[in-house]
Parts: sequence; structure tokens; C-alpha cells
Amino acid sequence: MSKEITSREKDYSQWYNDLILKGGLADYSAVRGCMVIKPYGFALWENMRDVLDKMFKDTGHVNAYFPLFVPKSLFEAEEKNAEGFAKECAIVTHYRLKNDPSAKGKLMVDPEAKLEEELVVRPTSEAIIWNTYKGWIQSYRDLPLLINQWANVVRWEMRTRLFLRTAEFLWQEGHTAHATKEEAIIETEKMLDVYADFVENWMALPVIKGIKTPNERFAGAEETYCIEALMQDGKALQAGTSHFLGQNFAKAFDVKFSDKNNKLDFVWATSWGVSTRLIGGLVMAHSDDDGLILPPKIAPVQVVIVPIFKSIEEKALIDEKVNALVHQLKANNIRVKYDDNDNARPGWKFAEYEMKGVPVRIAIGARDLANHVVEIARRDTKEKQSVSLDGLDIYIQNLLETVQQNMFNKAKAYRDEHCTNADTWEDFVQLLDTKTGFINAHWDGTPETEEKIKELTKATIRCIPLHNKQEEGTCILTGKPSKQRVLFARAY
RNA sequence: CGGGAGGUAGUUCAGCCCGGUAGAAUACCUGGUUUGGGACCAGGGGGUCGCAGGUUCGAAUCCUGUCCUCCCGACCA
Repeated sequence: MSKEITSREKDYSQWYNDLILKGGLADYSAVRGCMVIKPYGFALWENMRDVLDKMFKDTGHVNAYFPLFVPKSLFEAEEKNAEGFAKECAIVTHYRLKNDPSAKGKLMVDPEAKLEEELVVRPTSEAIIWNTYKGWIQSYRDLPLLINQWANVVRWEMRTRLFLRTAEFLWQEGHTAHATKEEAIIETEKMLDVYADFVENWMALPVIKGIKTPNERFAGAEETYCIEALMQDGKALQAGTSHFLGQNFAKAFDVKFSDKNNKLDFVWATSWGVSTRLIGGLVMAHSDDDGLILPPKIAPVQVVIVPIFKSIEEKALIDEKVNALVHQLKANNIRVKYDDNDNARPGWKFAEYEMKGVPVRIAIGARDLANHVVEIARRDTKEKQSVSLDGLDIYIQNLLETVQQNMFNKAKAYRDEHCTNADTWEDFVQLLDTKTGFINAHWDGTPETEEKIKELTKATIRCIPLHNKQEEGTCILTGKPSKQRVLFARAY
């Protein structure tokens, strides 16, 4: 057992790190807070990206690419946005190195190569994009402008964690411009639905849709919509956000258009994004002490086939069956890998692919050939059974769908069990410490109370759920009147 | 950024207190036997001890600085 994984019970954080590192998703790098995404992890991201990209295009968006650098003067144009990100920006101040005269073989920053104006490495791209949109929008005929970009951004976080919070991360950011407020709000909500659809139906992760409180709102937004997921340790994870930006950026960057009546007005904006953080959520929500468990729809390898043989003659017979099967599965668009590497024995491969979270494993040996069957093992339940070679491709197809559905159901059952109402402060604190998860409680609606609760319990308001049930009640902390419950949790 | 732990073979770690030939397991290479849940035997290769200074006849070991990682906290649109 050279690759043992720390159990969740023993050390949840270490368990998470073990899964990422030993599952081959990512590695630490020589750069503080930055990780290397390894081929297996990147294949997972590519699958996620491809699905999302299609969803964006199906809803009328197109891709473009904007610069990594933002001149400081542009960055500071939208005041609240700039202020919100100021503390975590990387800044380029020089453009040249030179030989260090006092240390042979070393380089130093050339003081003569100081930039006139510093460049901010984008922590988000609103500034550079809205500066560009100014030149693209004159008339209502130019609207709506529906653009997405796939990019990297940098946020100089104090404390980083693989995938969940890295100094540099990959994401997509949509930036749209509209003629009316109503249209922009519809867009904001539409993209939230796209995210929820993707995370639930492709990542098998149930989410709660809602809006953020003013405290938790995106810097520069009028309203921030979000989807919140629950991890196995009872902590919440913000899985995606969609912002209604009002006319804030249009005003900051002077983006006006003429409407049908030749009346000038500022455009209405949205922005929305999900990042490689989703991979962290995927890992934390589904995996177990034996390794990753990946949902079939986005798993880099959906089916792995392991041959078991005692001689090259046996191997040849197995190859013949497997090659036909691989051909069949590929024809059905199933991502299949035949691992006939003779360096590793079957038992080793079983453990390895369990660690990597491959949803379905097929083992085939002489015994199976004689009976015209294969052994099929599911990663999610660890169940094994013999299945006839006849119609196996259909069986696999169905099994992948079953696994996908089962993973979602399991995560949803856990999430639902961990949504609890609290009506007294004692219950609230007790639930946070023992049961954990989402807690539905009344709140008096003030930022001060929210802040106080965070201070006392480390729990934040994750969101005010959409279409929230209205009911009379009293605030969990202050006892003041409240009209609805909001969703509290400790969060990543 | 504060507190704690750590960095020695590809990996996990011992050695450090008390300075004196760089170690184990595993992985890797070769050959053979194996193969239905992380195989076994024999042989072999692999290290600027994170980096930079200092003390010393001599530093993985002592001292100073620095970089990186993990855990807890603060921060986190």
C-alpha cells in the first residue's frame, strides 16, 4: 500500500489533499499558492469546459479573449469593484531584468525599466472589458452583447488550498450588456439556471439557488445570485455566481447607447463565472476513503477494462473480445481505456482506478471467457457482478446513467438531511457544531446582525433562497421580527 | 499576515539532540517465477540532505537569512 489515503474521519483536510495528489488531478508547484493541473485533472476540466461552453453557445453567447493586464487607471474606474479586489492584486511595475553587478550569474530588476503606469494582473476582467465595450456599443442595435471568455485570473490569497482557493485559477467569465434592466436581470437569472443545470445534471451535485446578502455581494454588483453546494464535512461551497451589475460599470466606463427614440442611456450589465474550484467541490462532495468518485458524464475515463491472464495465449483470446468491446463502446461515445499494461497486476490496477474514481471497471479473464461473461464493478457502490458479453454495450450505457443518477441521489439525500431549521440561538449554535450543514433561520435583515453571527459562530448567510417561503418569525440572534428564513452555514 | 509542523533517493520517512564514509521501505532497471484485490526471488542504478551565507580541520547535523509546503487562525469579491 504505497498510496494510502488518509481517512475522512482522521483528517478531512489531509484526505482532500491526498485525493487530489494521489488521484493525479494536480500537484504543488514551485510558485507560492499556484498548482500544476496534471493531465488527468485537466482532462476533467476540459470535459466540464466543453459542456459549459456548449451551454453558453446554446444560450446565444460567443467567446472572445481580453488581455491579462489591466492598466491601474482602468482598474480603479469602478470604485467599489476596485476597492473589493485591491487587497489581493498582483501588480507589474517593471518590464526588464538585467545582470546583477554585485552577484555573478544573478539577475535584478532594472530600475530604469519602471513602467509609467502599473499593470494589474486581472483578478476579474470587468474593467478591461467595459473599457473595450465602450467602443463597441453606440446603438440599441448593438445590444445585447453576449460575450464569454475562458481565462486565468490571479488573486493573491493569503491561504491557498488545491482547487478550492489558488492564487491563479482557470475560469470562465461572461460579460453581457443590455438595453433594459429587465433584460439584464433575465440574463442574470438565466445563467444561474445554466450553472445549476450543469452542476446538478453533469457533476451530480445538488445546489441551492439564491441571492447573496449585501455583505456577501460581488464588489460593484447590484445583486449577486449564487448556487450553493454542501460538502461531506457539512461545510458549504459557493459553486458559481451570476451578477446583475446594474449600470455601475456602464457609468464608470461611460458606455451609452441610443434607443429607438434616439434617447441616450447607459447600458445594463451582467457578469457570471465558474472556476476550477468546481473540481474541488466535486472531489469533496462525492469521494470516499478509497479515492475519488467521478460522475460518469464528466469522468475522463468512464470505463476501464482490466485483463486477467496466465499466458500470452490467454491474453490473445482476451484481446480479441476486448478489442471488439472497445470498438463497440467507442461507437457509443463512451470513454473507455483498455489497460493491458503487463507491469502491474490486476489487484494493483483495481486499487489504482478506484483511487482515480473511474465509474465502471470491467475485469475479464479465462474464467469469464469460458462463461461468455465479464465482471463489472461500480465505483460508487463497490458492487461487482457477472454480466453477459451479449448486449454489454447497452448494459454499460445504462449502468453509467444509473451511476450518475445514484451519485446525485446520494449527494441530495445527504444535503437534504443536513438542511435543518433552527428557532433558538442555542439550537442554532448546537446544530452548527454537531450536525453541521445548512441551517434555516430567521434573520432581522441587517448587515450588523449578519456580521455579529459570523463573529460568534463563523457561520455566514450563504444565500436567501429563490422563491423563498415567506413566514413570520423572529431573528435568531436579536429576536427582531423577520419575514423569511435564510440559509446559514460555515463555508469554504 | 500571526501561531504550529515540516523540506534528506521518484515517493513516504529515519538519521539531527550529542558534527566524523548518506540510510530504510517502496518505486525504478535487468533476469526469472507470477497474474481473479496493491506478487515473489536474485542482482542493479539512483542523493548539490530546499536554497544562500556563517562557525569548524570537518556540517544533513550547530548559527543566521531566505524560499516553498501542510495544519489552525485572520483574510476571502
